[in-house]
Amino acid sequence: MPNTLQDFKAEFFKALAHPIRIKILEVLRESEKSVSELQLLLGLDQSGVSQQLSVLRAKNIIVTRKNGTSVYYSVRDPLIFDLLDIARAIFNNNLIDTKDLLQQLEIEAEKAEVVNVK
Amino acid sequence: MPNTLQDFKAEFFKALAHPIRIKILEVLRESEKSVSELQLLLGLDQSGVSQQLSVLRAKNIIVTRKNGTSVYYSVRDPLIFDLLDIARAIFNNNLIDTKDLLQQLEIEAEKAEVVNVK
DNA sequence: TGTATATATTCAAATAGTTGAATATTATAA
DNA sequence: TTATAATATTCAACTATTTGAATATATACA
Repeated sequence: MPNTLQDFKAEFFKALAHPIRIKILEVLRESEKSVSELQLLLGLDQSGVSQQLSVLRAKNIIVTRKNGTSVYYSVRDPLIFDLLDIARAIFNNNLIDTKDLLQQLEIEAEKAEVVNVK
Repeated sequence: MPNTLQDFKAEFFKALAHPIRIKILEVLRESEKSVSELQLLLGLDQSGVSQQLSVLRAKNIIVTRKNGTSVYYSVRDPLIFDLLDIARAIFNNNLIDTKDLLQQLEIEAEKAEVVNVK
């Protein structure tokens, strides 16, 4: 008795549940990007970028356009950006748990220190 | 050099990336529910429901209210429902990949057959 | 206090996702 | 046709998540 529709929704969120993939979507918000552009922007190796792209592609979240040997990626449905915006809003409304939040604040504090010392 | 903010966002989507947890959120949309009510509505055992609730709770997606020995759960931020709505809209716009879509249609067709035979 | 009810946690086995390295494919240009 | 550049796929080791079963905790009530 599989709840097929919920399964699909879960698959969709799974595709978003990875920091690199989120970063890719954020970068694609501005405009389409080739794999090598993404490599540069994300500071990752070719294989890593391609692998993450293939996850997003498998869920039809991104689409491709070929030009010569380059492949340009873009987000298929702009509603994805609305989704990310709402996620950010929820996030700002203190979604994360206290433990994580404290950790995060420590990290930010350290960064600030480093900057100030310089 | 951890992309901390993206990590947190990924954690958030991970919390949603499970069919039972999505179902729980959909059920909680109507009103708060106790664990045993959720058990009934989802047709799962107590332990399974509690475990999934603990995942959602760990990310501050749901909150609790105690009354006697019962614990009532509700969604902390109604924006979660907006998020689910947008996810559904993206989904309807043919998010799923063709292979999955075909499978899904087969399943629906089988269901329809069974109903018709009766 | 003891017992029943409701919920939470723990644990180990199974499954799934991630990562880096290596290799394969595809298109273009020489 | 061979070489090169760009991208994709595969594989194995590692890490994380899921699942079911067992056990623990907490509240109420007799």
